Amino acid sequence: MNIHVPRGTEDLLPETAKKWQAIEEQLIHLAQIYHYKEIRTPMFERTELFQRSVGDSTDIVQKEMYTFQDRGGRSLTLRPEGTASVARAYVQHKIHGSPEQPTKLYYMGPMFRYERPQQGRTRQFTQFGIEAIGSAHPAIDAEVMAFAMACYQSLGLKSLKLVINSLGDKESREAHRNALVDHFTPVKDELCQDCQNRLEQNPLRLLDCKVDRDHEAMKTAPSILDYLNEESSRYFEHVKKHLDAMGIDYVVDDTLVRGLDYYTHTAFEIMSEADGFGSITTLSGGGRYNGLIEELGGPDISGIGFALSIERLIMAIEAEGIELEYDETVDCYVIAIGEDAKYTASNVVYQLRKDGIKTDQDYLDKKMKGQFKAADRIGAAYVCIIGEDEVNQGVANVKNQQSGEQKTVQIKDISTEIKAGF
RNA sequence: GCGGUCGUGGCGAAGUGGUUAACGCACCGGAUUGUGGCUCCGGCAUUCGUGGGUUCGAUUCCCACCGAUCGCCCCA
Repeated sequence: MNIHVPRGTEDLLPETAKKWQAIEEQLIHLAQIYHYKEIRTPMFERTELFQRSVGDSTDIVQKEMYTFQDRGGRSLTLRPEGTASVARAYVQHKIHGSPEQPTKLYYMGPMFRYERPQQGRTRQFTQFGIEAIGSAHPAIDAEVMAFAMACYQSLGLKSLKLVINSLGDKESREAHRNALVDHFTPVKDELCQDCQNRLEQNPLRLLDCKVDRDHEAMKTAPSILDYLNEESSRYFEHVKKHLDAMGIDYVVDDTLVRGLDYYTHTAFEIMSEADGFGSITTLSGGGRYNGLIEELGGPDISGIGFALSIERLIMAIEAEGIELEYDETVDCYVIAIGEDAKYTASNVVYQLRKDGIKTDQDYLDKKMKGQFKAADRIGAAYVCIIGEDEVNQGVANVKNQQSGEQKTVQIKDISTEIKAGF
């Protein structure tokens, strides 16, 4: 039996990979414009890193992690998300001591979650994200959201929705949590099993429930926004004012609850409103994590970040019918007729490439017609024909495929002629 | 983890309990001995996801497994 890719993973064949290249290039370019620098961390970490940062009660930790023991008996986990690793690296290398603050980082790479695959959800997926660590200024919250939106807009996407919420600080969250428990406990028996568990473990997640969304208690549930203390409330207001100042549209959704425990204050998601999406419309998400660095043994330093899925970004691009531009043309295809010419062709191909000209030739012993077809297929701008006569005279026929014009030139001059163009 | 649908050449897609599994695209060869894109002619699945069962006989019926896909859950 043939071996296939593992469930939930995929090969990116050249036709698809070129899209990725174009997108990656654009995202990195954007990161430079916003002045974020790249960080690369390992693809697996000590398991407790995720338990402590992402949170034990989350779905990710409870049922989605790729955890294994290495030969030394250590428990390791393929990273399910990027923030924990970046925060760990920040603490480990004491980056808070760097004079350049806040620390603005971006990363890109595969993440792993053991889930049932469906459209827009695979077990290995790719995130591009940024983290701004060391500032608790609302302007940087707005910057991160502006950046997130720019990732899509710069690629031409339009059907986007930025949804924001505030989860408040620890005190506000605690107050809201108590209010939720008080609110839902009287009707506990009417809720779905998941929600009954959530009431115990993480009442905030009740608001996310799709099953009980029509329940009366859900509609009258206390909003986090009513429980923000003065400082949290003011912070949220300032974040919104910065967004307004940049002219960025957003909607406040007080039921937006993110799936990771470390979020405080600002939380946001970007959704696609394009047709052609299934049940999954979330393109990216992020938020502030003011206790995370300290939780991982660092100083009390706050941070904010976001991550997008490149797979979903591509879905959105396709849903909106956007054509990306690629440069995959070949400048010259060298055609050789006869065995002697083949040697000359090898030499010519090698020289052209040395001169920076994108060049290829036939390796299937095709006849001339077949070689011309191959040149057409790859869209070669020029074709260089070498036969017995040319070999004897030290020349080659260079032909412009578009115009049909053809010149006989000295072999050493081929590069110059092609670069000059005719 | 649960439920629905699906699985035929490189791709798309017919089809049937029985000696040679349509067709289209792509590809290869020729017509056209050193100049392509058009046209015409020809070639191209010891085999119908994998394994097992029913049967004289299965790609077609049954079961299991694998995979895909959509939805639930949840998220990027």
